Amino acid sequence: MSLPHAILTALLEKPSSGLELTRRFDRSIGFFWAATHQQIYRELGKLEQAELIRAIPGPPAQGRRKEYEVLPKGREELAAWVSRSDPPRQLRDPLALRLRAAAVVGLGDVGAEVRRHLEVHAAQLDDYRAMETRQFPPDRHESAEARLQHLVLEAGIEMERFWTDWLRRVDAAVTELAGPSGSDPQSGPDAKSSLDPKSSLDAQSSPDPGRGSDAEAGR
Amino acid sequence: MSLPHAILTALLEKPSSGLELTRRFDRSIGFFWAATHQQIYRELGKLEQAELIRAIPGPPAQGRRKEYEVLPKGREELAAWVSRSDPPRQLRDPLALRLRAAAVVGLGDVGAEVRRHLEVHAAQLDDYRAMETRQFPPDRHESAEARLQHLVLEAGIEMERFWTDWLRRVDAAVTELAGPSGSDPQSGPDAKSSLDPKSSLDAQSSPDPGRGSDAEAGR
DNA sequence: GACACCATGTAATCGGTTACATGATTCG
DNA sequence: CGAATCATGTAACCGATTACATGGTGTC
Repeated sequence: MSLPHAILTALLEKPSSGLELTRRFDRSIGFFWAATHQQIYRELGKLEQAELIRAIPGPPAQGRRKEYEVLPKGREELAAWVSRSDPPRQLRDPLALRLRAAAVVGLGDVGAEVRRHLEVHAAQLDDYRAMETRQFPPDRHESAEARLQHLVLEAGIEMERFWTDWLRRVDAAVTELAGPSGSDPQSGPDAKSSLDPKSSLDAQSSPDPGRGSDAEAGR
Repeated sequence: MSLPHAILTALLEKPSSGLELTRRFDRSIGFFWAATHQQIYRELGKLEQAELIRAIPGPPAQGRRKEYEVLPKGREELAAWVSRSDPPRQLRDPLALRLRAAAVVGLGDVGAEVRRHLEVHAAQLDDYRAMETRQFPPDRHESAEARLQHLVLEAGIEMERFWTDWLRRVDAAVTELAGPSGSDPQSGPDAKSSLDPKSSLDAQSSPDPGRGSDAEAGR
C-alpha cells in the first residue's frame, strides 16, 4: 500500500498532472518506489474516487492535462500512514543468486553482468552526489523538512556506495577465479574439483531437525 | 524468473523435499530471494513438468515427502541463466517514503517505526556475522565455491551494516526534531513553519520543462 | 481415538509489468 | 495535411501474498 501514499506526498509537495508525476517519480521519489505512468494513472483514479484528491477545476486546460491536488482527507490519510508500521521489506537480488548458482555450475559469464551492474550503480551514485551538492549545500543548518529529505538522499548515496564497493570486489574475485585456473567462459556442466556438499552454506543445520535451530531465522 | 533458478541451485547443493527447501530458504538462500512453501511447491511442480528436476523414485518414503533432484537439463538451464542478464532491480523502501511524507505532514510516530526497523536489521546483522564466523573461518584460503558464497554473505553483512548505521542516524534526527520544537506526536495537519515549496526536492526542474534536465535520471 | 504437527497442496487476491489504444497538440 | 510527440488511459498477464484444504504421522 505504498504507491498511493507516495503519490499523496508528491502531490502535497506540488500539485501535478499524471505525466508530471511520472516525471517526478523518475527523478526523485521513484528512487525509493518506482512507478510507471500506467500505475500512476490507475492510482490517481482510485484516489480521486476515494475523495483523497481532486482534479483542480482549472478552466483553460480543457481536453488537456488534469492537475490534481490533495484534499484534507488525503492529508489526514497520509499523516495516519506515516505512523503506521510495515515489516521491513525483504531484499531480492538476482545477482546474488547468480553468484551462488555460479558456485555450483561454474562462472559462465557472470563477470560481464557484474560489470554491467557496477556501471549502473556507479552512475546512480554520481547522480545522487550531484543532487546532494546542488540541493543541500554544506554547513548551512537545515530546516526540519530539508533535514529529513537529506537523510533520505543519504540513504540512496550510501546504498549505492555499498553496491559499487561490493561489486568491485566481486569483479576482482571472478576475474581472478576465471583467469588462471579453468578459464571456463562457457564451462562444461560436469563435476568441479572443489565441490564438497558437506561444506554447503546451509547443509550444516539439517542433521538435527525439529530443534530450536530453525527458529533462529525469525528471531 | 529468479525463483526457479534459486530452487535449482538449492537442489544442486542438496536434493530435498518441498518442506526442506522451504526451511533452507528461510535460513540462507532466501536472504536474497524469499519464498513461501506455496510458491516453492508450485514451482517444483512446474520444474518437474518441464523435466528440469525429478522426484527421486525412493521406495520407502511412500505417502510422505517427495525428494527432488536436478536433471542434466536443469543443470544446463541454470548454467545458461548464470550468464544471462537482468537490469538491476530497483529499490523499494516504504520507510524512506514515510520520511519524505513526514517532512510534509509532520513526524507523527515515525520514530517508533524507525526503531523497530533498527532492531530487525541489527538482529539480522548479528545473524549474518555469526554465520560468517561459523562457516568462513579466517586466514585459511578458500575454495572457489566458498569464495563466491562468502562474497554473497558479505553483501548481506554490509547491507545490514548500512541499514543499522543509517537508521541510527535517522533515529537521532527524528528524536531531536520531535523533542524540543513542536513535540507533535499526533501533529495537527495544518501549515508548518519551514514549508517552502520552492525548496522541495524535485521542484527545481519544473520551471523549464522539456529541456535536457529530465533526461539526467536515465543517464 | 483425540490432538498436535508434519507435509503437500489449491484458490483468491493484489500489486506491478508489458503491450496496446486513443485523442489531442505541435511541427515541418 | 501528415508525422511525431504529448497525455491519458485499458487490458492481459504474471509473480507474490494470504487464506484455506487435505491427508498422513506420532504421541498421550
